[in-house]
Amino acid sequence: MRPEELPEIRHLHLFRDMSQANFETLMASSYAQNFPQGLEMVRQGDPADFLHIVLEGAVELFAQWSGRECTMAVVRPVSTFILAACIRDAPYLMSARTLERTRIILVPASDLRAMFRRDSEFAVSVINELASCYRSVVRNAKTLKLRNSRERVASYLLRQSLLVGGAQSYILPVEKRLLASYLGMTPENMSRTLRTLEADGVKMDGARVIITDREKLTALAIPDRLIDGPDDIASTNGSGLPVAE
Amino acid sequence: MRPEELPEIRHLHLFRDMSQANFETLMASSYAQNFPQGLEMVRQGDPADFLHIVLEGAVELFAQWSGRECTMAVVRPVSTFILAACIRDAPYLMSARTLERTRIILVPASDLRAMFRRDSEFAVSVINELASCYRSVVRNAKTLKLRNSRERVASYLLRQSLLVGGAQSYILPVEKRLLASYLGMTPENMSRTLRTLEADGVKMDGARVIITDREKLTALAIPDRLIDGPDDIASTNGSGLPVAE
DNA sequence: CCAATAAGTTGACTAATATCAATCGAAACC
DNA sequence: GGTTTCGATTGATATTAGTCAACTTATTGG
Repeated sequence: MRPEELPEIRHLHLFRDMSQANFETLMASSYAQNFPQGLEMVRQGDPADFLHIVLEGAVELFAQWSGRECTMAVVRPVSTFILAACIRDAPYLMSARTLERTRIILVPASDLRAMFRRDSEFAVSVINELASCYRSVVRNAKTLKLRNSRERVASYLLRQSLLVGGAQSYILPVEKRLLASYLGMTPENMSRTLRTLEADGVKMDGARVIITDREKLTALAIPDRLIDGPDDIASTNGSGLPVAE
Repeated sequence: MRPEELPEIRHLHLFRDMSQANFETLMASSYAQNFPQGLEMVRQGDPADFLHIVLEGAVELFAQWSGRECTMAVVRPVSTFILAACIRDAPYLMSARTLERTRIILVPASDLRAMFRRDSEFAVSVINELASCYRSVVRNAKTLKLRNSRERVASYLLRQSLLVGGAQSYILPVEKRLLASYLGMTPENMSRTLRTLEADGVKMDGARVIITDREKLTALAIPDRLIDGPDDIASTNGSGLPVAE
């Protein structure tokens, strides 16, 4: 692991509040690994041996069943994933593959578990992280059950615009096929939906989103802070897509 | 609070491992409340002031958006709900209403937060509880995105049978309309689906489920331990329905 | 630079699911 | 005990979303 990377990790909410000594201990037993694009680095069902920290690149978390698969999240630097499985010492519920060349820090799950028993500041951080992740997935489930695909797309596009500071135009942070899968629809349906949304205040130009009538879009999306945030904490680990720009 | 109720609460994973003194402190600041049937005791968006513990009765957790609503979980004794909101000191993401006359213990969220900072055993319990809840919702999201409604019903019915010890027949633990909403479908669709499932190994007789051909049903449901469990821990708080019987 | 590959789009069609309305039946309440 | 209420069911229909296939447009890699 490169020395200049440690501060970046230390900066994460999860590691921010623990003692420096304990942080160093944890990092000492961790190691970095570089993966090429398109590599399935975690397979669902495998024992959760490592907490993963993405330093560079991008990772797709996805789930599979009976030959089908769906995107659950896309993780970009600097953030962690599959914390809960590590803590429960249980099999991963999701698979992970790199979307680009990606650099990962692997923190042994056993050291992690030992650490929050020793360092109560760290324990509090883990609690906060898990509670945030939990709420994040609940928001997700709410969107899936309460909104139809058209509304999900509309609210996603609107929310992104707000996350980028209310920009009138921005670039999608992920490929449309991933966005479609994340929102629980087929690429074809997504494509058609985007076309029909032109009548409701958003227009696409390739991967660029252009909000042409924010009021109209808002009327359709009906943003709700209990679904779309703003979330408590920056961490939306485990159930979101990265922010645009 | 009745003295005979304390052991029941103490028995929960969340409170099992903390010191007796700390447990008593926490309970001393808590109080019991009885609610009639059909009362909305928690409204989504309200500040999370109390961890709720169900001692008797049944509580539906549901979410609302734009005039629609859906069931997120049904909580039966003895278990807790809305832990994550209390920890984050954030607004509830779900509403709660009683399905029957219900007795609840209210634990002040601030005391809870203070306690896991003081009692590191309790902190570890909270970590485990949250990690379990998180995984539970992830399983839920997977089912919603990977299975169609027919498959969701089939796997639900099969899983229940296993939870009741592989029984060939059992009574649904919740009303069909709640089950439908929990599984993300309309009551009408559920009703029709149940009828067509007669060709696939399950038959209904009112609220009674009769498995007529387990193999056939299994072939349709394709149970998967990474979706249907068995879960790590008994606790499926925050994202499940109660077990039959 | 051009082929090869993959993403995105479009059309035609099918399947799944929701909606609306009517009815049935069982449980709850005078 | 009868009435009222609410859940469950059924039919008819509308809407939504998925599938398959063809094609276009980007991207990637020699």
